[in-house]
Amino acid sequence: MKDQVIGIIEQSLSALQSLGVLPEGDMPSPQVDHTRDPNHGDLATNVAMALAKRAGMPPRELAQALIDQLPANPIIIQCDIAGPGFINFHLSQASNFAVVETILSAGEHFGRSTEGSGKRVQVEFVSANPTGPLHVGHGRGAAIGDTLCRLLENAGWSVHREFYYNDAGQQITNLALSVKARIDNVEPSDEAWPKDGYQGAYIKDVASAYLSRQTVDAADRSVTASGDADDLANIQAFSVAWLRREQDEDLKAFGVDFDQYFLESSLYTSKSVERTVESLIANQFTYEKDDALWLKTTDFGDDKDRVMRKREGGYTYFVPDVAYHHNKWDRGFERVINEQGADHHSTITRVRAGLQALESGIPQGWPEYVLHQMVTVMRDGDEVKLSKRAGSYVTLRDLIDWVGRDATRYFLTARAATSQLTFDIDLALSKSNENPVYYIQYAHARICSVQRRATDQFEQWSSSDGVQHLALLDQPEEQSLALALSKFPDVLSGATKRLEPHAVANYLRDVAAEFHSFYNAHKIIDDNAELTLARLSLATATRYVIANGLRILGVSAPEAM
RNA sequence: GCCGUUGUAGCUCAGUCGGAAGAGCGUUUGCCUCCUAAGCGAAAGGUCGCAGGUUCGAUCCCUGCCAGCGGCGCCA
Repeated sequence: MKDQVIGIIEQSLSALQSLGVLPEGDMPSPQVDHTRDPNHGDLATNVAMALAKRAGMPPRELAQALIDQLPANPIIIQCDIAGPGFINFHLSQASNFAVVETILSAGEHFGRSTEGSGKRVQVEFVSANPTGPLHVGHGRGAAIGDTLCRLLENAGWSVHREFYYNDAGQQITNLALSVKARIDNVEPSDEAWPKDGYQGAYIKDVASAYLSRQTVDAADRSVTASGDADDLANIQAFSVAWLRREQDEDLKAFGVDFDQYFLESSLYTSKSVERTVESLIANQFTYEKDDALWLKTTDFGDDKDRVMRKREGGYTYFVPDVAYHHNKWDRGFERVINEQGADHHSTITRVRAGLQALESGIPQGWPEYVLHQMVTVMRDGDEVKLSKRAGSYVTLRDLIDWVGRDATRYFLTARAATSQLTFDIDLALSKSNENPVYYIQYAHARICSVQRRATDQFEQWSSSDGVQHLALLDQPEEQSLALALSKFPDVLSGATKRLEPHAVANYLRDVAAEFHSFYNAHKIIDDNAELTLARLSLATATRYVIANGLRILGVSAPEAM
């Protein structure tokens, strides 16, 4: 509808050009917005103010000239000039409800686009090392990352979900040593407890599973424990598999699935790290200093150069990161997006610098990043900091156990990634309109309930039966709801374009509010059969929008509550 | 000190291309004989952190400052 109005305005603008009121040349596409205040009509444009200077006349005068040249059309029934020069459009009744028919014919496809046209995008997220259960920060990453993937899929992209982790290195050694300590009945308070050991309760579980020679099957590996308390290599391999499996179970419970698990160690066995370092040296972006090898990241905007190879010989962490991202580039993805905690912010400059220094034709701002801020968990007005299982942090599993998958996913997605998030357990558990998850799901369930009742009453009806009677809808609550529904495609494309999944969560709350207001003000099932069918069409269209939106958030749409 | 991010109603937070200040909760308060009250309505509540700049117009863009958070290692 907006596009049609834009087209009409453009016709008027070119008419003004031929009349010499406006100079010849390209005009910017007019900006048309939905109004917030119903007194301002349905749509409004600022075009008269924007072009006032070029026309050399006051905005309100230009607005009148523009209105005078509007071509005849069935959509706009009234135009007003308001304020400094806004033009407010009042649209015909029929145009407001045209969206209902569009939704009903598209059904669960309403909101989809082909923008991505099957191009491949790789999204890396979570990427937790297998040294403990996933914490709430990983949960936020999982919720945002997966919802981004669903948004991109919805927009026609072919999405590859990837999880990167390190199964070697110091952290993993510490993990193995911690498990071995538990195998040997050493306590964290003992002197023999490994320095930087992991103290969470889960380490004991790993140890006892190891001793009972279990086999663990994770998504990307399977390891059988020998039970040999002195076989540190086996302890390590088993521990990694055990924790990967636990993470898999948490992610599965969260509705998150990966196409690929990428091992940092594979970059060494494939010689990718070696080749990366050789290229950087060959391209003369490195130098030796203090017995270490440095990368001139300052050539690419970093505030100081970074060590690549340490004095004792090993590489610093960002070297395999650069190799990994070069590998992504080689795999030919159209886009690569990394979702990670903002505490890893400083790696962005380094990774991008390393990629530039490889001189492989990688664009400067590549890859894209979505960073999320920290999560604080509150319960009974106090911050929750500990969990029994992990010790020093609250786990994703804790949240799912406390408030369920739907609420966890919704709350972790509903805030802008750039904002710090307070996860209020009491709010997520409350079953009232202060809890947006229930509020939205309840709207969906209510519609389903009305549909069941309608079936009882009409025996046979189809949501499309009401389409021919949409003209009977003339109540403000009905218009307001239809307007909200019509925004869905724009909300999705905006959220996809800006990589901001929270927009979907907020939008659904608005739609649910519009529906509840409508529901409360008017009986859907009325004595008037035609009006009933029209309202059922509107309600069914609402159901599609809510269900399609919740699907993108990974939240269920219950038919009854 | 440097980098990033945040600062909007009492609280938690939206606010897209610069265009007419928003939601929920909380407070005061009205609505179930009626399709699910897990719901709806009304009232009150604002110096959009501060100061400049650009602009016809700034919560939005730019500069500086203040405050919170995160990062600043030859840890990952």
